[in-house]
Amino acid sequence: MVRKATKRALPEGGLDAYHRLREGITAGQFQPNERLVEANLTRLLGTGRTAVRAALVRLDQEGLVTREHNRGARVRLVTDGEALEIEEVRAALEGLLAHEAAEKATPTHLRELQALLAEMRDRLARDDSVGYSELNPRFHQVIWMAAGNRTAGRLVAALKSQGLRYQYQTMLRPGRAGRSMHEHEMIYKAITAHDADTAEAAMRTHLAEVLETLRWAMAHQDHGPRWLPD
Amino acid sequence: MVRKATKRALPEGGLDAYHRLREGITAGQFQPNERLVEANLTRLLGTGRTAVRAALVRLDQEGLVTREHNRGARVRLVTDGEALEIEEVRAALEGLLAHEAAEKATPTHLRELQALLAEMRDRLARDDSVGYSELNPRFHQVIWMAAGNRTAGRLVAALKSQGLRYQYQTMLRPGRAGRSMHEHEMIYKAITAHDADTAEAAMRTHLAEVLETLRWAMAHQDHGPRWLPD
DNA sequence: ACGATCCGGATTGTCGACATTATTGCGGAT
DNA sequence: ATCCGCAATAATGTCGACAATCCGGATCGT
Repeated sequence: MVRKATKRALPEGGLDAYHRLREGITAGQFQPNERLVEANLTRLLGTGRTAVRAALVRLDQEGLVTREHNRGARVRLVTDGEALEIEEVRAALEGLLAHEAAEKATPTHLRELQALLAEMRDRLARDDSVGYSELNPRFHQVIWMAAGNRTAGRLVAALKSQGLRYQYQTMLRPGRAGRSMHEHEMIYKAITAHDADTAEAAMRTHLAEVLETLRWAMAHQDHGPRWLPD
Repeated sequence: MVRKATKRALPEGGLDAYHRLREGITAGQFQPNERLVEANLTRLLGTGRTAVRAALVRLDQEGLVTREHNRGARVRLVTDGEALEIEEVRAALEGLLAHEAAEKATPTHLRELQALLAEMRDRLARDDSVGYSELNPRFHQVIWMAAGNRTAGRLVAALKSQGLRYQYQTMLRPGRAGRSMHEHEMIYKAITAHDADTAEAAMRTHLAEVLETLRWAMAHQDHGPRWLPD
């Protein structure tokens, strides 16, 4: 049977309710702390309430949504402090991944990294900072692949989607992009040389820089009244 | 309405289906790869199928069970390789936690750690290795509390429950318990001195030792035909 | 004897209906 | 004017029934 067409725009392609809703949240189509009413999602996603329910349970376990008994689900609001926590954990995990990537990277992976770096350099030269920001996660993702540690990869992916709301800010700091570029090149260099310890250290300093930038961004951002949208 | 009494033993106290089933799995009441038939669990847990379903979804997301479409859920079997992966990730995270614990530990936390260490030393002196093994996770847990990083704590807890099946073996290695005791004391010492880097290093070497012991246990264990229980 | 096909039981996935619980708005008493 | 109780509403939690699917063994034809 053909499902009723969705009325609003949420990713439609063969995916199930969980993935579509997840996309919608990480893409920022819902405000933090916004109520996720099952009936509305049913209409939005064009699927039954059962699927919506299952999706909410998964997203809750994943940390993207909070659910209170008899009070429904909301988009989880990650506080500033929590975002820092997340970034610290990410640093530890990505350090491990860089270490293992340096040990196990295949020539194919190295070529991919090199290609990405070249493109990043290109976009940086054109002052295309949003283009640069889009390439950034792909660079890291190739490292996860090269490390071949699915456990760590899953966790990092989950963390990244949680802290996503904060990450777009980090490139706005003057001069940050250039230093970020250099840090990525150091990481690449160590991985190519199969120097695991150096790679881990480079990744850690890179993410320590990101963390520092995050702190800066938080200090400089609008701390006006965070009303709680309904 | 009074629920039908459970026929078998699964933890009953005020907890919901999810926690009870989780306990049952981590306690080893189900074989790895054993099928988890919803109807059976309904009887076992004395709750409706809806709750069982939600519990399975959560446990799937958590990595304790796997679900295949139209084929139900099974207790997830973690392979040897995966167990090593898990342990590596745990080492990275617990290293971070030890670091932060050294920075933020309150006198109360330090007293708790000291008390636990004393008890561990005691049980070790009586060759009570199972008693020692029970105290071990509590020591680590206090460190998580002291670190105050809920994100990392959650992840480590999830990982621990996944790799649980392998951990009981690690104390069987001759002389392992004694060295483990010493490593714990080094960790405690660094945390008490609020020396974050040393604490992290001590925790890492501790878990590297555990990892090595795990490899040893895997090499020496029965590698007979792992039939797949139904 | 052997392979493909076809049921039948068992199990999961989905839907709709109903009970339960929070929340909101209103009215009246102080 | 403010506060309390109370009903109306909206949303969630739960259950039972039915449809869809998978797996096993039996059946049929060659």
